[in-house]
Amino acid sequence: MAEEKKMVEQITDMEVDFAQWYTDVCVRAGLIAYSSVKGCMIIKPLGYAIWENIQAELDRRFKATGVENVYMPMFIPESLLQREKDHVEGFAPEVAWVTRGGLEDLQEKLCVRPTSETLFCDFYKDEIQSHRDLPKVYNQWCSVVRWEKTTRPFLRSREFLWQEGHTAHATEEEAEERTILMLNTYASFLEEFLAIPVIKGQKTDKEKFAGAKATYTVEALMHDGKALQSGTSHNFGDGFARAFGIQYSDKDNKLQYVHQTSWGVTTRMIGAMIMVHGDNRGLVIPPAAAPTQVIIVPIQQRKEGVLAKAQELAAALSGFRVKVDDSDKSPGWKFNECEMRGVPLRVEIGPRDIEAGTCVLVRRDTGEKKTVELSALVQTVGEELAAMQREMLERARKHLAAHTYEATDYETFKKTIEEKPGFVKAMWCGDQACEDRIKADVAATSRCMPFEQEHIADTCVCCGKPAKKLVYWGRAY
RNA sequence: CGAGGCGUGGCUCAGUUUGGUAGAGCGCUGCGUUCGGGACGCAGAGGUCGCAAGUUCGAAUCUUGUCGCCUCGACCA
Repeated sequence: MAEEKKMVEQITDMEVDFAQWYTDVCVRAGLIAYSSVKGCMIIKPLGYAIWENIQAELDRRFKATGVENVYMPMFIPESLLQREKDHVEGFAPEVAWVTRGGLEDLQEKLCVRPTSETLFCDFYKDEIQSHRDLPKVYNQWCSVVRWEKTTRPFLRSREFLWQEGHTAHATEEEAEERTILMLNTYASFLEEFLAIPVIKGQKTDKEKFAGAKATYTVEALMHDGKALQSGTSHNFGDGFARAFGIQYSDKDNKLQYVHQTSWGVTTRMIGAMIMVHGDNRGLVIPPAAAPTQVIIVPIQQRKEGVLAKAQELAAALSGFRVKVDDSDKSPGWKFNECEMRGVPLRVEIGPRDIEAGTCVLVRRDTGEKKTVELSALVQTVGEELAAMQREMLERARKHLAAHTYEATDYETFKKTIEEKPGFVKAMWCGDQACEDRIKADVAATSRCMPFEQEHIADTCVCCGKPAKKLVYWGRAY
């Protein structure tokens, strides 16, 4: 047991200090390094490879729904940002500005994009003339800057990577349809690829995006019971179109305003993946997202035939993302390292195995070790990866269910929020005053009004007035 | 922006109270022995002690200022 302890001493136990555990995993697993600018992290090869996998899969899913990629400039003139009132008020406090170019002060300062609605709108106003130009279903992969005061790797950095989709449609219905379609795309991606179950719903007016008519969200629950907004999809109605003058001639040659949407997910999803699946040995990456799915650790690798056998297994497993760790570290070191880095499956192959025609297969999520006939390895690896992907989602679903509570009176509500980390379902009257009071009392926010509505009481949990909606409440990152 | 903590080789820190010219462990480089849960030996490399002024014969240590980072709150993907 003393040895057991030594192996993981480099990361703090999550039960001791979850925030410190999270930071330790980010750094020790080699996902990121801190840079010399606060809140701007260096995404290292493992972290970036995960992002590339996320990006490739999402991009594929987007394109299947007709999305086209574009790239917009990273600078927004001040006058353009000012165009939509709610939008600029929402973002002004966290915008970074460029005021000099070379040796000269700029005539008009340029904002480093915190999001690109205004750029897309400015572009669309000229690009869209006729109903034949619609819909526009554009997306861009880029980084944005928001000058946050408190920063954390992946969860809240001053610069982060994301995709932002911006669409323009002829009708309100079509815009709403696209908004929901993208939210569903996020939800199924999170569940199927990252094994993260989510609650789909609508944000309250208080929590919705600056300038939006409606904001929809996917909310996930972290291992410590805190909520994380993991993706949002907004219906702008024609608000931006009116502010920017984006009009088209319909079939009757009448000028109409377009209806717009925007939707985005960020590198924050990597943070969610860490906090949903990680354990005290480090990162656990769902097989679908794992840059390396199988790592082969040769034992006594300098012995005749061992490395060759390891290479042979790697070749046989080439249908998966496989690597041989032939570094001159000790096996124990390699075991701990690949567990820290979250590699889903480990194959151990040494003289004893070669003699017996077997190898040892170890699953990262359960720690389960089994001896496998070499002839059955390829099939078993495929089965274990699939099982792991499935079971990780199941476990996360159970965790979500086990940490979702209900409350119908305010005392119980407050007590539950204070004492039981997780979501609390409770009825709400629709009045922002109750949201404000709840936030002041127990530091919880409305996470969303779920699409799957239930009626668990007639009155608002906070004020006792007639209830309009069931809301998921919780403390959030 | 409020509260707390911290700045000394790549990392974690000791040394600061009582000023005397910089240390440990890990990591790194080379060679050799090892290898089934973070191996070991030998030989090495690596530091303007965050920065700036001041006090002093002398400052990592005292004074003042300043910058940065971490954690927790208020605000946000």
